[in-house]
Amino acid sequence: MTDAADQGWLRTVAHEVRSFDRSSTAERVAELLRARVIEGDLPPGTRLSEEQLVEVLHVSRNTLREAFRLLTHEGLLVHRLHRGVFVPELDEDDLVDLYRARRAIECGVVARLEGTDAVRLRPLHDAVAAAEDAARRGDWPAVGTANMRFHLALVALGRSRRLDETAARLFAELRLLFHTVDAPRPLHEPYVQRNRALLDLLAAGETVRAAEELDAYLYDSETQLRTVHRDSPRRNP
Amino acid sequence: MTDAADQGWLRTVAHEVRSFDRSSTAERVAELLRARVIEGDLPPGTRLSEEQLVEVLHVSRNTLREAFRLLTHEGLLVHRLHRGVFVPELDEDDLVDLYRARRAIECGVVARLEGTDAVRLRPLHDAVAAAEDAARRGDWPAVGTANMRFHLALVALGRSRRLDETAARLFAELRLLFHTVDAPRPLHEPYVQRNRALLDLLAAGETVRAAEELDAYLYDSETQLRTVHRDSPRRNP
DNA sequence: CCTAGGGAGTTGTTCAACAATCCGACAAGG
DNA sequence: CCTTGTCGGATTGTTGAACAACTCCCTAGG
Repeated sequence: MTDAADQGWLRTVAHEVRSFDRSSTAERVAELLRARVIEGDLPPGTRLSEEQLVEVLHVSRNTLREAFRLLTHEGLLVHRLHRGVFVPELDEDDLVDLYRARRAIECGVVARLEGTDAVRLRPLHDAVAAAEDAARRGDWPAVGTANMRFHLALVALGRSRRLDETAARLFAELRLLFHTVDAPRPLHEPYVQRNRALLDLLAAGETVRAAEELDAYLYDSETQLRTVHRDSPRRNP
Repeated sequence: MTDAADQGWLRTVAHEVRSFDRSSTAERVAELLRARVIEGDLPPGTRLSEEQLVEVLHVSRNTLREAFRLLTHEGLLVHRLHRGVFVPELDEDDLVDLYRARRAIECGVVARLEGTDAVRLRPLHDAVAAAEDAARRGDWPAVGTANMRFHLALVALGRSRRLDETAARLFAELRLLFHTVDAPRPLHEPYVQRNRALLDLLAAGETVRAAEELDAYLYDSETQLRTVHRDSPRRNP
């Protein structure tokens, strides 16, 4: 039985190998740019010059454009014909659209959840703990990141890879909106407690009440973000 | 100078002809391939050779690859590094994944629906009517298409562009699964009535009951598809 | 002040060549 | 017979260059 001809083993290795070589140049460039956009280094409305980036990144124009396309499909860049690619400027309509989508998905997952054992709730627990820790340190951007991780973990309870990917895309876009406001604290602080409360409800198996609380949660969050975003001073007026 | 031996001339005309409609070349190529994949002309596992398609379609490799990328994003093709693009072969895990995703989204939308006026239900009505019509004609593939349109319209009630796109992608993948079975009738016929019933519930404003019915609906559909798919003879064993 | 047009600069598209990688075949060894 | 190693053909990944097409700004003329 030293012959390791078991079943699940190969699967794991195969997956590891596959994700290891998954690094075409275009994808690596895309990852670089994605981080810059998500971190907010590039303010919305910025044009990404092909010429400039080709010079800096040492890749060909075709490859760079391939990376652009990848990010465009993810909604992290917008493509305007003959004008180039830009960091999108999301408006209130986009905000509403995004919240409708996440409300349907998140509430949909939570509402018909069967079985909330401690193991599967573990990622949620970690995310809440990270948020609380960051809040104590006063690192509000980190709180925002941890809160997003919480909601990603929430969607992950639905155990669908495709749903996870969709949620990741939505949250990436949402992050663009967060960057347009100057004061991150009131945007993230109140939701740390609420995430904790949500987690407690789930741990108690009260999925219906959790879904209701989540619904109210998202409503409050959306409303707040709308007012803040409306009043926020545009960086490039 | 009447002798048109110039170079750029033909090029220009060709370009004009190609871009007569406002879509880019890549999008038109993508549409061509999409139809082939959706219609099931290309069985799962087929590799789409760049060389071959460049020859046939008279487009550059870059353009073709852009089309590939569009379809990959839609889930209609899979891209394997250094191996090319393939029509995906979905297995039972994918089926489960897809149904988990659509269950969360569709039920999520229906459950927290506010206001079901007749105008917004119109697309649902049309889809059901089309399905019933196709059923009368015995055109079962058309019934399947109409049923999908119904569910897309259902998601559209959530009034989120991003949610619509996600649903479209999921249903496109689902269609690939339908093609692996030989007898389309029992797969689509029972659901025409159930869609009608679902629509009636929505028209009556009974969103909660509609969500429950939809949940059961999807459970039955998934179960049936799983057994059928398990028993279906592989085309390329 | 307003409009037409011209030019500079940028993106859109294609092509050909080279590098990196995969696949099947075939041979050597247990 | 089965496994392992290696080779060569075929395919994809990436690059750089070339030219077409478009946008934007600036200027001349009204």
